[in-house]
This record gives sequence, structure tokens and C-alpha cells, in this order.
Amino acid sequence: MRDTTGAGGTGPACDQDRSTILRGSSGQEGARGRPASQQGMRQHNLALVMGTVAADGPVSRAAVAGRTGLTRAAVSSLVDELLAGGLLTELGPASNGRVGRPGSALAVSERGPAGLGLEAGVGHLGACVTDLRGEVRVWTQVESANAALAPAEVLARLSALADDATRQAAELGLRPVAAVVAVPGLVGDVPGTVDHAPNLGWHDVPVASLWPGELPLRVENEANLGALAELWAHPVAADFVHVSAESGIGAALVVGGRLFSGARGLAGELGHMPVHPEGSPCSCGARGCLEQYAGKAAVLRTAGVTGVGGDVIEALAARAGQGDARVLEALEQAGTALGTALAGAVNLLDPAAVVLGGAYAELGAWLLPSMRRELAARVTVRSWDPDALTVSQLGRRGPLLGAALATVRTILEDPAALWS
Amino acid sequence: MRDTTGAGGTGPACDQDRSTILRGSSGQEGARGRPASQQGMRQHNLALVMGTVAADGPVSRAAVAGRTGLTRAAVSSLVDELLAGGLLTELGPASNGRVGRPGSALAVSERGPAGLGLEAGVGHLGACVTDLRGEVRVWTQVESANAALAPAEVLARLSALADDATRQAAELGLRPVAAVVAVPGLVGDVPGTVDHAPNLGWHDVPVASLWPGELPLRVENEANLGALAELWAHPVAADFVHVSAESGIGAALVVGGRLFSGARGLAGELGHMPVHPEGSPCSCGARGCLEQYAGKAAVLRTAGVTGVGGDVIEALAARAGQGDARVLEALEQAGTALGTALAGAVNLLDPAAVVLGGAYAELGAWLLPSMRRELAARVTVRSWDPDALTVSQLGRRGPLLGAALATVRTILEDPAALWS
DNA sequence: CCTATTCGTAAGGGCAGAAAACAAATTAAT
DNA sequence: ATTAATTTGTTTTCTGCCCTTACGAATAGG
Repeated sequence: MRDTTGAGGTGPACDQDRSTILRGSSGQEGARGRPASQQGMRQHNLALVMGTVAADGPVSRAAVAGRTGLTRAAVSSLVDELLAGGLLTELGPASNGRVGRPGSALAVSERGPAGLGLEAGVGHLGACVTDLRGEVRVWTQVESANAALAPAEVLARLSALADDATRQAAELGLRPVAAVVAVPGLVGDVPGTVDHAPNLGWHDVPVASLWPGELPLRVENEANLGALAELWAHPVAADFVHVSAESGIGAALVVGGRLFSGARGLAGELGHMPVHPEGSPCSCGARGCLEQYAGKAAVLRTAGVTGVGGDVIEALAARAGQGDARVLEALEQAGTALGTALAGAVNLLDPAAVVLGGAYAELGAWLLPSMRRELAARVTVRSWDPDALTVSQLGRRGPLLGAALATVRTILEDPAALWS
Repeated sequence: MRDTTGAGGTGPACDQDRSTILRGSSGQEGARGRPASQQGMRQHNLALVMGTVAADGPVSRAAVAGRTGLTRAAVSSLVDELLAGGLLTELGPASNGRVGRPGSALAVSERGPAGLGLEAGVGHLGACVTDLRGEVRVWTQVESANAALAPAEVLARLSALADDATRQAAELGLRPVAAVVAVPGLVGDVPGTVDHAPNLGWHDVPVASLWPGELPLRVENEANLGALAELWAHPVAADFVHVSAESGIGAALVVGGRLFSGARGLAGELGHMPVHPEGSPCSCGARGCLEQYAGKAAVLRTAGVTGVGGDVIEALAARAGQGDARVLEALEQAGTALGTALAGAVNLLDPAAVVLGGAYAELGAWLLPSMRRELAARVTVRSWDPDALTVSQLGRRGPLLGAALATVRTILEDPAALWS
């Protein structure tokens, strides 16, 4: 995005509200804001240094000072604090061939605080630990027919998996400080509560309360976490729309590098975008919703793929690869419907990119052509670059990765919270 | 929106980037942020005090301190600076009947710095001056067939109108510090430039360069300014969608109390949302766009209103009021199409409200029923309150008012910029 | 070996808000 | 009427943070 003011003059200030990685507001929290204090200043600058080191690889204090606008003295003080907290590591003098005393390279620690991501899917459970660099250090998934279990039982099993992952992390010198669980359902107003997860059979499940583990737990929709994983692991733009199909068709919106969750946290419902207003009736009561044409069930039905055990997406991709005409036709039709709906979203939001993620990522080869065609035909007011529609490299791993990275990002955005 | 962390603990800090009232980003400006300085702290707290006084009417220093979390001493210092700058006025001791020494009431000054709003419509020019309280103090409009004139000539006439308004303002003790002009067209990447205003016949017009006036001038799309006027003058929510039809059908998105302009500043195009994908061809090349059913031209055609001189919207409202069946039918159909398109937007964005503004506001009585019906039918995933769809009280006055208020908000968000 | 350059640190200063103390103005009680 | 209690606004002292300036340390080049 832009800043029309030349600005840059007086170093302004800080960040509006932190810890808004998940379910975060975009500003204005009812109150007109909180007073700026020197502690807040320190917080901001700690995060600034941390972020610079994280983004620009091993760098010297002087380089950090140059890039942030802080003085070397200030950076030294901030780095000292981050070193003491175990968030940064000093790699020692690194001669770079240039004249002058070589700087001491700083890097984000690969030990110490970490993020624990969890996933409760319909047919599996997952756990993942990432270090502060964002690297995946532990990754576990087990099959589990969660829809047939009570929520508490699912969470008990997930907690066991989390304990296992935490043990493995401990051997690597990593200490998860918080956990985030990805669920295929709506996470609305009440924090830590799943409003509605039809595929799991969950309704108003107070996950945070039922959680037997000791780490603080937050819940988030898996589509949103998949989008954030894309943002954090493979950043292509700060403003994009991430489309994925798990339960329904979700469009996570990333605005200015932050997840946009709407007034009640329910933004991103793309599945019921009208595509053929007079078309087939949808379970939502309306007619011609996108889900009726591009939803998982609709695609399988049109493709004639029924009663396949195991991974239906893989089966679909396999048949498409073999040239199964009916499957190709179904995917082409789904792509057209997706493209039509996305065209509306693109016209409305003007994102820098559209990312096809989740299960759709694996079908990208067959969905992209018709999506691109429809987008090109319908996004004409502005110039639309066909390459702005891309396929996620993370696919179905996105949500679990995003869940772990969410905690890491929280630490990076407020390092002082760890030890103060 | 929400903040799931209890937070509130250590007073955090400041605001990310100021002067982002128009064309503002939502954070992350490429650089990872600028360092927090003591000047930035002061800036933030000045704005905090200013905002508190502006929002809560005449209040004492102690009340400001209580509401903001600053100490009384700090508030005193900040208020002194704002008084010296002429942004606040001391109304003197005001006994409120409670025990203790009465506080001295502070109010936003009704003299001094002000905002100048300008409007270049298809058939008229407008100028408006608002004081820091947001009150309209000068309001002038003249007819002018701008589409038949060269942009430079339009701006020359507008400048004369602006000078006139500035003179009137001076008599009231008001001194406009910046001007914003509302235009019915796309304002894209280049600041101060209108990319495309079909109804004016403008293409890539460098308005800021052509401007003969002396005040700094910024350009913004009139639909966006209308939405901001709604936000600032009649705040109903911090997250809403504002629909208006001037040239095309624009949906300005307000997210967290800020205008969302998309990656390239082109967000908000609702006119080409697919409503009947196989329907009548649209000028954009696609088929069945909303504009073909709810655009001004489409409504007039369906309503059988042709060749009416003067204000076609007023004519339409008059005939609808008389019970003209064809007009009623046209408006009902337009409302249905609008509702369908908005349902998609609501599902996608989960706004707290939808506001019908601009010319549509005057037709609200006939558009609302079918819009509400369609929204209720299509927004079913979440609960949808029919009253969340409201009609703007500003109507076509919105853009001009918003243009003037934009400057006022800029001052309120960074008072120090005026004298530093 | 000496100089120029760059890096990291240390000392002094300025600035902003916090904390505490104080004077002023009002209400309530004596 | 007088005194006590309470709230307000200011003053003073203190702390914390970053900036400026200065200095030792370490390297490359002459």
C-alpha cells in the first residue's frame, strides 16, 4: 500500500495494538487508544530490532541501526536485552572484506522460545513446533476419526500429541510458549470457543476450557491460519486473498500483512457468494451459491467420484492426471465458478494477489485455466495480472504451519512480553 | 473488533503511521516500521488528548486523564501545548455539583485551523469549510457543466469557489490548512492524480499540478469520501460497507475506522459484481454485472424515465412517490440486484453495518425492502440483523462534507504537525 | 608501521511521562 | 461561620529512553 505523505521526517512512533496476530483488530479498539509510554517505546523498538534481524538474516548491530534508523547505541542496548532473553544469538565477528572493524553477526536464536501448532481435522490430528526463525523442527500427524469422538476426547488425544511434540522440541532446546489449534469451523466472538464446526460435529465447544494441556491455547479457523502461513512462510504480498476448501469454501483476507476477520470475526465466507442466483438451491437456503459448483461435495458428485476411501483429493488429482473426462469437466466447471466469485472479490478488494491454498492447491493445475479465464474476463476495470493468481506451495500443510507460526509472530512482535 | 488478550497492562505505545486518513495503508509499509521516539510519543499523546476532548465534549483535564490513562500532570502539559496551538479552548471553571474543586472545561476550538472540502461533480462545483469540531461553517455549491470544460478550467472555477469559501471562513476566524477535492472517478496510485473519471471526461489528470490555489490539495474518490463522512459525522460502526451510485456503483469499505483502498487504491468496485453471470453484456466485457441491473442508467431505462432534464434522481423519487408502477418495478429490481451483490460482500467481509449512501439514499424507501429480503435470504451463515442495513442521512452531501472533514481528521490525528 | 574506516560501547544531555507533594476551589459537616 | 473532606490543576523530583558525542577496538590499505 502507500503513504502519500513524504513523511519519514520525525521518527513517529509505535504500533497501535500488539498481540493482534489472530483475531486482531485493525485499529480503533473502542477506546481511542492507550497512552504512549516509554515502555511502549522500548517494546516497539525491541520488536523493530527483532524483526529486522529476522528478516535480513545475520546482521551486525550497525547494520540494524542503519536499517531501522535507530542509533548504534540504542541498538546495542536493545540487542543486549534480546540476547539476555535468548531471542537472539551472537554469531561472533564476521569479516565481510570491507575496510573497518568487522561487525558481530546477530541471528535469531534457533533454540529457546518456540511456537506449538496443533490441528484437529476431520480425519487426523497434527502437531508442529517451529523455532523463532520460522523453521519447522517437529512435525507429527496421526489419523483419528475425530467426527466420531466427543470434543473432550479429541482434545485429550491432541494434548497427548502435543506433549509428544513438546518432548521432541525440548531435545532440540526449544520451549513452546503458547499453542494455537487449527479447526475446520467458525471461530466467532468468544475467544477460545468454536462456534460451529459441522464436519467435526462441534457446536459452541469451549476448546480453551476443555484443553487439558498446560500451555495457553488459542483457537483459529484453519483457512485463516493457512493464509497466514502463506504470508509468513512465502510472502508474496501484504494484501491478498487466500482461497481454500475444507469445510465450505473459505477466503481468508490478508490486509496490510494482517488477517482481516471482520466485525464479528466471521469474514471470509466465499462459499455462499452468488454465482448463479437462480441456480440450484443451497443448504444455506439461498440459490446458486458457489459451494454448489465448486464445493468439495459438488465437485466429487459432478466428477462421478463416489465411495472412494482415503484421500478423495488425491484420488481426484490422480484421475484428472489420467485424463478422466468427467473429472476434468468437473474441475473446469469448479474453476469457472471460483473465478466468477473471485472476480467479485477482486473487484471489491483490489488485492495484490490471489492464492489458491488448502486442498485446492493440489488441484491447481486443472483449476487455474478456467479461473484465470473467468478472472480476466470479469476484472476489467483495473489491469489484472494473470500471474497474480498463484497456487500455494504449502497446500494442506498450511493450517498446521500457520498455527505454529502464529505464536512465533506474537513473540517477534512483542519480545518483551516473554520476560517482563 | 476485538482483542483477545486481556492486555491493557503496560501502556503500549503509539500509532503506526499517521496521515493515512486518505489513501492510507493498514500498516506494514514495506519497511518494517520506523523507530519509536520521544517525539512520536508526544505526537501520539497529543492526538490522544485531542481525540478525547473531541469525542467527549467539554471535559476537564482530570477527566481526560482518567479516560486516557495519562497522569493529570502529563495531560496538563499536553493541553497547554494544544491551547497554545489554538486547537483547544478553555471554557473556564464549570461546577458540576460534585464535591471538590471544579475542573476547567476544555473544548475543541471553533476557530483557528479548519478543513476545506471541494467537489467537482458532473454538473456542479462545491466548497465547504468545517471547523475542528466537524461543524459545517461554510457551504457553497454552484452549477457548472464540467464535462464540457477542460480540467484546468474546471479547477480554475473551483479555485475561485474555494477562495470565496476561504474568505467567508476567515470572517468566522477559520483558517483552512489543506484542501481535499472529491471527484467522481478512480484515484489510483499516483497521488494527486485522477486516473479515470468517465463522467467528467478526465483521463490521467494531474489535479494537484493543475491546481491554481495555494493550499495543498489532495484528490479522493467521492464515494470514499462519502463513506468517511458517514463514519465521522454519524458513526454507527467502525467496520461497514458504504454503497453509493454516482459513476458506476461504488462500495467504499471502512475497516477499523479507516478507509480500505486495496493494494493499488482501487478497492470498492461493486458495479461489476456478477449478479446474473449469463445475463446481459456489460460495458466491461463481462456479463450480468450489477451495474446492468442497479446502475443509474439501467434503472432509468427500466423505469422508462428518459429525457428528463435536471435532477433525474429527484424525478425518480417523485414518480416512485406517486406510485408509478414501472418505476417501482425498476427500483424493486435494482434493490434485488443490489441485495444479491451485497450479500456476497457481507459474507466475505462480515461488516457491522451496510450504509446506503449517495444518490441511492434518496431512493432508500423503495430500495430497502428488496435489498433486505435478498440479504436475509443470502446471508445465513451468520446471523444478519436487517437493521444493519441503513440509509445515509447525508445522501449526496456526503462527499463534500467528507472532503472537508478529511483535513480535520488529519489535524486531530497529528496536532503537532500544525506548528512543528 | 601508520592511517582511514567501521564497529561496538560509554558518558552526558534532553525530553517525556510517572510519582508525589502542594495550593486552590468547592461541598458537606460541625 | 468554620472546619474537614474532596477534587482539581500545578509544581517538583525522579526514572527511563533515545540521541549526541567521544573513545577504544579491529580491520584493510598504503
